Amino acid sequence: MAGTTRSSKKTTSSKPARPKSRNGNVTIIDIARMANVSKSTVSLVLQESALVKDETRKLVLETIDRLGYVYNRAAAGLRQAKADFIGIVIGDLANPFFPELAAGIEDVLLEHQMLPVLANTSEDPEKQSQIIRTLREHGVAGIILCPARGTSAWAIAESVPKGLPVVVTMCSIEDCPFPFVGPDNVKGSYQATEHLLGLGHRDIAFIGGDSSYGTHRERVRGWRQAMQNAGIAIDERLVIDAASTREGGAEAMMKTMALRPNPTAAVCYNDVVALGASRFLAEAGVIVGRDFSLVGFDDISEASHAQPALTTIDAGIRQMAKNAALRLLQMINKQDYEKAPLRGETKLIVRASTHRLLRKG
Amino acid sequence: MAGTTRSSKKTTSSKPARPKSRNGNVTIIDIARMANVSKSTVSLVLQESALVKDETRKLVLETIDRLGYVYNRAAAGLRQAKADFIGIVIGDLANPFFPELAAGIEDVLLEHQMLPVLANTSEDPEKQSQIIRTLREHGVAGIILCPARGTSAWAIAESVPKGLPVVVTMCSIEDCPFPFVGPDNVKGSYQATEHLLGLGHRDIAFIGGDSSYGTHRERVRGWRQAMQNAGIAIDERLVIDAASTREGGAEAMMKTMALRPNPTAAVCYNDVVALGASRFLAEAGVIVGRDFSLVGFDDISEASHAQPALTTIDAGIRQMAKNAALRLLQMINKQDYEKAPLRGETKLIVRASTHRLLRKG
DNA sequence: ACAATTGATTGGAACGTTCCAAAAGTCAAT
DNA sequence: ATTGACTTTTGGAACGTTCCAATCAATTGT
Repeated sequence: MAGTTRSSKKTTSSKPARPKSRNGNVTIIDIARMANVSKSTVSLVLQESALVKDETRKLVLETIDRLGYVYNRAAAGLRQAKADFIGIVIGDLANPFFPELAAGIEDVLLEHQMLPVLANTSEDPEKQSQIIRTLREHGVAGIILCPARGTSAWAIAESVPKGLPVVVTMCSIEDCPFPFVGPDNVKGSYQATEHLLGLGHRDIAFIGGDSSYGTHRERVRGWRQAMQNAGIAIDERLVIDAASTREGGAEAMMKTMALRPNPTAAVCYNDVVALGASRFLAEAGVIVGRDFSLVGFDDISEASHAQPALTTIDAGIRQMAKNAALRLLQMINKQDYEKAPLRGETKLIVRASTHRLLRKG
Repeated sequence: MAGTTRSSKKTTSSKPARPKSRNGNVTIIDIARMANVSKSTVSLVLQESALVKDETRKLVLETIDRLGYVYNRAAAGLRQAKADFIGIVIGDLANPFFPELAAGIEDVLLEHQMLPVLANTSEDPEKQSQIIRTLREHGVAGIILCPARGTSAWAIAESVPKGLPVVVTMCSIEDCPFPFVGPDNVKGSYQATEHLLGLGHRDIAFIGGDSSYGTHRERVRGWRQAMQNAGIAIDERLVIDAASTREGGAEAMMKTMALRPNPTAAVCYNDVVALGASRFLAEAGVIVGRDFSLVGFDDISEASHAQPALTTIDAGIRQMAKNAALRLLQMINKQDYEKAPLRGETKLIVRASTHRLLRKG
């Protein structure tokens, strides 16, 4: 019964039931030996097959429990690769936007018995390739990717082997072979700018981020279009680059205030930048929402709690996250899916940080 | 040379160099065949062994590139398990504290060629076990765990197979076999309370969180000790439970204001709660930092940017993260390590949200 | 009594690597 | 030529699983 191995080295100790393999890990074979069944039976039990008799199943499960066996997915994957985890590759955890996005994705994936796993690129394309490669080496089922700044279609194609399902989100990449699900950055930014124009502002800056982010390029484009549509000649100095952090927002706002003619409002690259700018102004004694107007982008939860509450563009993070996850699942299950980019509706949320222009500068 | 397989089914097409295995994946053997070397040689190249001739190496690498081969870590791990990724299991990405912690851990791990991977339990112990199990099944090298609320030592031991290196952080668990690296919650909370007492406050509430979090229990204990040391009888109604979110903070503060005698200050479960409370007060017309004093906990980056800037306890997130990662690495490398809990120094950061008691309630 | 059917179980061959012992190949010295 | 000391290369045996075809046991139909 027990002892199917026919190794003949140095006659091993006569005890046939010896649960430890040299690696120290309990294996399916150890279980089989202890339970006096074949490894195939144990395997069937693990797969919850209906073929095994209840009695046997119980015995096997008990043994598994007793020996503290852990399933070795690597070995299983070798035969039949049905991966069960999905990589969410994001740029910067410090921006609350990403956690919110991740949470939305996780909800959907967990419902489908997939384990979402987050990895942080710190916006470094090189780290990004490394992460993607490692995920791939571990047999990831699919990837949801927020491309790090400066990522080209080429770079992605390079690190993603053919056949691996990938959904690009947040920021589209030109000539990218993967489906895109994300906000309509151009339109959102257009709406933000239009709102300020409607309030009488003419000198409107675009602050924060820089053009190495695809998202930034798109959002600047929206601002540009709105300004042009309003017949305003664009002063390139109004696009003020800075880190997309609170500190960056403050810094950008400082530069903005130094411009002549003095801008009276700003469209911000995102909410975090807007919050930084807002704080800078408050400290400088400028009352945001009266003396200066600010619009953010993303509608992170902090936006509504800020003082003053931030007018912003709701990019529909939650919905977007859901869509991205669903599309990825479709790809994984080889269902048909829309190849066209899926751009979520953006919506202007007016709060307290914008105000009709009082006196013309 | 090529064609070491001795399969004899249905005489396959006579072409010997056919790079595709039925699985669709390019393997080391396909590379070997195309490059006219043995699989062993390819393996050596992959391991950057000095044994192979430069010429051969070049040829192999070219072939690898040409066929788009991806290393199969599962297969490799089957022989020699040296895992390369580490799980960071956290409770709630929405609390900015966790991303900051994760970032600190990532820094250290990346330096040591380990890939950090984040997983989110949403503070659900069941999801937590599932995550740990899956990580384990994938051959994770080690885990840094912020236990979800309600996690018992038993539950952890249950889901963690013997021998897997685990460091528990943030919140210690009684009778837990794993090393703990985290803040000294009791002391920090004591310092916060002491600060308020020193400013003349007597009616000091503790708001936010609830006792299902170990962290909460510890922080309440600190508050309790400080109050008792100051000879103040403790009114249990002063401990006000609420979600540890901004909304929870607001809600808790609302309840706090309804208490008689009216508390004049509060120690908050964490910064997020404090910020929520602060906003609630501002909206109610109470000026924080004059009419009411608030102390937070964690010193998340937002704390210094808030309006008013938040007095809080610096838990040394960054240092803690570093220590946790280092300790885990020690465990993985089987080096000696301190088994004793490593509790970071907490430091009171006085900002604008606390003020000497003006008029005695 | 024997075949046919169904229900449980099983051995062996994959899967794609790494490691080991052994085999070639190269070169210089005897 | 033979030996020895290298440097390179190589088959084959693991590793822990799943799948397939085959076996064994019990039950049914004729």
